[in-house]
Amino acid sequence: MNGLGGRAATINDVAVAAGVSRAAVSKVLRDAYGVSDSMRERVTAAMTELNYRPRVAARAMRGRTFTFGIELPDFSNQFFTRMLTGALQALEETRYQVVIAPAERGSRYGLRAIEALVDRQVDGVVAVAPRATPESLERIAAHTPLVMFGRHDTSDDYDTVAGDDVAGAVLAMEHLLGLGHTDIAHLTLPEADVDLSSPHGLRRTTYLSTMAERGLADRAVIITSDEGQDAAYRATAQALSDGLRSTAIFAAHDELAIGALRAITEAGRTVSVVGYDDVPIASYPGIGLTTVHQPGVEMGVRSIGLLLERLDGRTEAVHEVFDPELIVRSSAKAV
Amino acid sequence: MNGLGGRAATINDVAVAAGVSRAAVSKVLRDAYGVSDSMRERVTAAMTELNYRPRVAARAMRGRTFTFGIELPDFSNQFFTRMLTGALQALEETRYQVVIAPAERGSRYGLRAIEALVDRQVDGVVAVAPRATPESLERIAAHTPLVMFGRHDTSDDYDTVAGDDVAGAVLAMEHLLGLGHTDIAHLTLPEADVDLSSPHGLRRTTYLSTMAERGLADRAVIITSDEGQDAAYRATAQALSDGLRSTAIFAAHDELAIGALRAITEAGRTVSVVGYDDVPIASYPGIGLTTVHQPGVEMGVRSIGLLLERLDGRTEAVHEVFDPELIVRSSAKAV
DNA sequence: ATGAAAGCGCTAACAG
DNA sequence: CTGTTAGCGCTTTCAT
Repeated sequence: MNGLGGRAATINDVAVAAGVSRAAVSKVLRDAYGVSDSMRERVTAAMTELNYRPRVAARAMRGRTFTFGIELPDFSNQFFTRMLTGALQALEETRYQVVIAPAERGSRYGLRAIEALVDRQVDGVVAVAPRATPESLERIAAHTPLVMFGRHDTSDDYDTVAGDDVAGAVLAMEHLLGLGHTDIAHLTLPEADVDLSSPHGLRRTTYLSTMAERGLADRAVIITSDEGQDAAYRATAQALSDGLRSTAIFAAHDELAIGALRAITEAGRTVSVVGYDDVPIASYPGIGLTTVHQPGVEMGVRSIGLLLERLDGRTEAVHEVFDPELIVRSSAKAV
Repeated sequence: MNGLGGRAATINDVAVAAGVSRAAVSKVLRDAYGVSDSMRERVTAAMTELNYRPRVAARAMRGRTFTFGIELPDFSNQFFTRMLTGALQALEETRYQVVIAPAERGSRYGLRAIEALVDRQVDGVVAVAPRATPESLERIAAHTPLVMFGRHDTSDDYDTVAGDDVAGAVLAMEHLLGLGHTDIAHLTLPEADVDLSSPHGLRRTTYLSTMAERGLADRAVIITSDEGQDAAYRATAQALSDGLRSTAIFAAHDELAIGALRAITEAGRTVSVVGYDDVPIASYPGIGLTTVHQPGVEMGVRSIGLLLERLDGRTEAVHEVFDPELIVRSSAKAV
């Protein structure tokens, strides 16, 4: 195949084939200063000939890997997919590549996956891990630039990119209140009342305070569901059959909202629903979910931007907040 | 922090702190044969103390990285997400970790992303790349175990996991024919008539041959759409306004089917639709998509199984085919 | 402009 | 049971 006995070519093989030193090959590789055209030519030819590919691991031992890591908790949530689209887009013209690590479910809230990335010497990490402790994240940020997506804490060591969840929750609630609803329930995840500063925590708190402000505190009801459309369906169906009297539900995100809509439809009830995120399917006519849009793509672009700035020498932490926007569709109607 | 001047601890630091040799630490790390309890204890203590984490890159230079790579072309297609779920599940009890590489759009059909994974010394790769050439894949499989997901070629060098696309397309077509439809269109991607042995190619060919068998060859019409729900919506809306007379559409996958349904609804037409994959949203009542189910999770589990077998010494290629199943919902009705 | 050589952090014989 | 040592493939001074 290449006269190397089936083993992949190394920089040394290229050097020998081109009749130059390893250092010369390395320079061509990184197109560093000080290589003549003739040398570059011979080396490039040898590389093609031997089908040479530099090993990132070997390179990693000396310096940059030109790889960013992105940790994600949930691929079925299309909001994260949008963020990913933005991140990839921002990297298109750079020499950086991306690897994604999925958070193991039930593990320490994505921390293991972030560490897996760091162990692989990525040059920076964008992570979604609302439940990780600031300490554990700061330990990581001490060695590797870290952008936390969807966190509202303001560490000195890592940057954050988040939506304004208080403003978003207010948009959702005002819309329902404006429609005349007074019995509004909130459908959210179990973690929402543990991590008060997580997106879901803030949405929940804002829901409660808005209800209280309007003197509706005693009509507030929180429905708790596990992650996923199916779980939300079951939780809502259960609440409905348990005699839920709310005429509207503010769901903590669209997946949950869609599960709720399904339960409501099947129960033959009329309950207005507002979601959060504006995932693609929300606009489907058969669903028509009124929801709070978050600029996921832009947020992904900015996350990578923050990483690149860090690599460029910035040392002060930056905490970026993006504005949400209410998208009115058919799933929320006047009482 | 750890007395190392902010730099991360290495195996040497641990050795010094524990008063033993690097080799000893390495043995504890891999829990290899021949370490006394007292030594293990001291070393473990030093590791915790220094917050030591082995560098995968350094380890990669000698042997395994205990990392599998998964290359995916499209995160908005929930079928791939299901495959991913299966793959992660299969790895749960092993010491392997996973990194995912997204195919750059427009690039050489995912090949770049596969190579990025190989450059990072993963121990095996599962990839979705219907358009990559067998030669390019065999070049990779020569050095790294490779499982191609959704390919129907039978290379000697790489394994494959695929659904039986011919059987699936027959299921879809028989269903529509059984409902009395004779004017059936096929909505597919541009690549379907280039890569005849890709899933979409086979579905297309089977569509055409089934129409021909029934003497309906002159009623066959192929609607071409780019990837994604929106593109399918536009393509279908266009076809409809151009006077499409089909009473049914067999869509090459669910995303396309959902886009088509939307166009049909908005045009106020009655056209039956059958999709392919059975993504989660297909079962939503407002959509109720009749579709061909593929066992994505099991296929993901099997993909990883094949990789593990290879690492275990298997040298013969295996080509696994999974049976599809028709799921009848409301989107396809009798004429 | 080019090359020699040291070393990144780890593993795996091999000796003791 | 424990330590010494020789690399793995690459980058990076530092000479020439």
